[in-house]
Amino acid sequence: MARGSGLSMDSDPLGTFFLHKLPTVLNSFPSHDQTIWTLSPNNTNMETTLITSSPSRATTTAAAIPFHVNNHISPSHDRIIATEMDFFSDKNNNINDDNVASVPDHNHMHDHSSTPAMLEFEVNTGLNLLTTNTSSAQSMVDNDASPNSEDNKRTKNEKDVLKAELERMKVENQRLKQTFDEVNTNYKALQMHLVNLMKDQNGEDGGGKVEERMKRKQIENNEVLVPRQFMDLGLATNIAETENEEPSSSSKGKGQDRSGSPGNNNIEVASKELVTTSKNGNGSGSDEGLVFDQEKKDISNGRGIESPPKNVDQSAEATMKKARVSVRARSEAPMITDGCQWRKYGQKMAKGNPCPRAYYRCTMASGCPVRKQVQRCAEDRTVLITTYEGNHNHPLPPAAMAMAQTTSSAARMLLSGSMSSTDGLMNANFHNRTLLPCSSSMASISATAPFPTVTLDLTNSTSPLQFPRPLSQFQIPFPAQNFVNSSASLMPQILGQALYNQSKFSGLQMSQDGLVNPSQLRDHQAPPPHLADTVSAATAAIAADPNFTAALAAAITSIVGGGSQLNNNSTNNNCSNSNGNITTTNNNGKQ
DNA sequence: CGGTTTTGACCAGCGC
DNA sequence: GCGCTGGTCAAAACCG
Repeated sequence: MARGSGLSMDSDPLGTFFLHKLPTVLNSFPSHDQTIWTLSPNNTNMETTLITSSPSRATTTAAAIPFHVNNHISPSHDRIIATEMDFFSDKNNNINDDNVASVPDHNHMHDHSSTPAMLEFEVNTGLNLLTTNTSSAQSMVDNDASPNSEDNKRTKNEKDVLKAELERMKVENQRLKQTFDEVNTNYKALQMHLVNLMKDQNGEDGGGKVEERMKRKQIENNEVLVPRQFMDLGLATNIAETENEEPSSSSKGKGQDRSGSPGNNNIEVASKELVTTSKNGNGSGSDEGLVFDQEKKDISNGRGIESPPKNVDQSAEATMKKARVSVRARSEAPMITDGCQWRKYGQKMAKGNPCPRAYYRCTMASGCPVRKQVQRCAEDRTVLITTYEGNHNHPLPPAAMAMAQTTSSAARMLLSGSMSSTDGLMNANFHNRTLLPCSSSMASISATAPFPTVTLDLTNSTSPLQFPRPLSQFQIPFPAQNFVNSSASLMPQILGQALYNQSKFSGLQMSQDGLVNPSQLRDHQAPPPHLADTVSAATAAIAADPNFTAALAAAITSIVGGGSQLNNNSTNNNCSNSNGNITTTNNNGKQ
């Protein structure tokens, strides 16, 4: 990927990052072999200074980019997709001083400025670059221009040159974007191929797995062009909608919503796991037509609209599990702030834990099925374990969106693992705890009965002990330490993305019979092959360092989304749009 | 006064 | 069938 982009990135032991723009991309500056952008800390404003320099021109400039990079990137990440980002525009902005004036081939550059209508100086870099030097240079130009018309003319020429350059960079951007798309598609295909190979290797031919084959075929036909994780980012709710539109939903649909809210799709619905094979049919014996557990209760309590009786086929679904997403975070507060409003409806002493477990229900909308349990960890009371269940059936504020996306992504990850096991089943014997690659300490799948659960462990994955860095600089508050703050919203965002990316690998871990091959488990403790050279490298970085995540995610999405919106002035905590863009803020604040 | 929390009671699932 | 446990209900208490 980096090779294709013409850019690479590495760092020195001091933590300074170098973005190398390779000569292939530099054809617009034939006289320059290589331009190096140096990212170095700027102590004053918690931002990173971007300095461009090239051997043959003395141009250096600074741009404030919220781009934290530390020097603890693993060796496999030393060449990262340093996307075209918007350094080009920055570079353009910085072609000033005396350099441009000394560029001899003005006329040559002029040729490319023949389409002024297409040229715009106001390029949304998305990086909010501070072109301080530019402005100062501009003032210099202004000063010089007044007395001397020749200078004025030269300035105009410079402008033209810059315009031409900018246009060229745009084209280059497009090309890189295309390259990225291609690589991404190939990556997906390869990944799917790997999955299939491993399945075959395990003797799980699964002749009847039409869905799997169709997926495979889709990939082979390049029908899956858009990375799913990017598509998913816009979804805060309704996991079931896309993944588990069950054919029988129509029969159930009339009473689809016991709470009376349309469009209510719950994770538990999405994640239903049949256990009829282990139980040999509906042990609960209900030809009478079964309803979900919750529905039973609700109906019996007169809280809901009674569902029509389920048919016999659905009786097989009588016993099911609910997907849950558990978040472990250090917090002194009794509850993490996730942007939602909750009402406590119960408290219990749970076995094996001296700390009581509290039960909360979402009250942002009447009938919202989302519930959560909050309990302190018995071993470490500073760790707060929050377990989410269900999916919101109402609009969410941005802060809540972040967590919702996290849980959705995590649940989806879980489901993607269980998807392939809908016939073989991830049955009740599935007691394996599956560690995800790239973030072995961050997320795990635990499908112990009765509920399959994804656990996001924020307590140590990015511990400063693991990733020591100068604390004085660029520290985006990290929820593992400050989860009670609104800044915690950053992490769900990232987790959601990272987790979903990882879900591809979780598919490997859950074989179609629902059992985990120990060798697979072993294998997945280590990064998968080719990881460093693919988009997964970015994923790994995402999982490894949230600060770097913000910048890198912006870089990636600047390609995919066609223009990142990384905006360090934004007051929103973190939102991702449907393009998968991640906006980050220098969260100081509250919500 | 309306919304939230507390807390004892109730219910269902599960293992023995 | 019984006991254990997790999850929920709902009346009372509390709070702003």
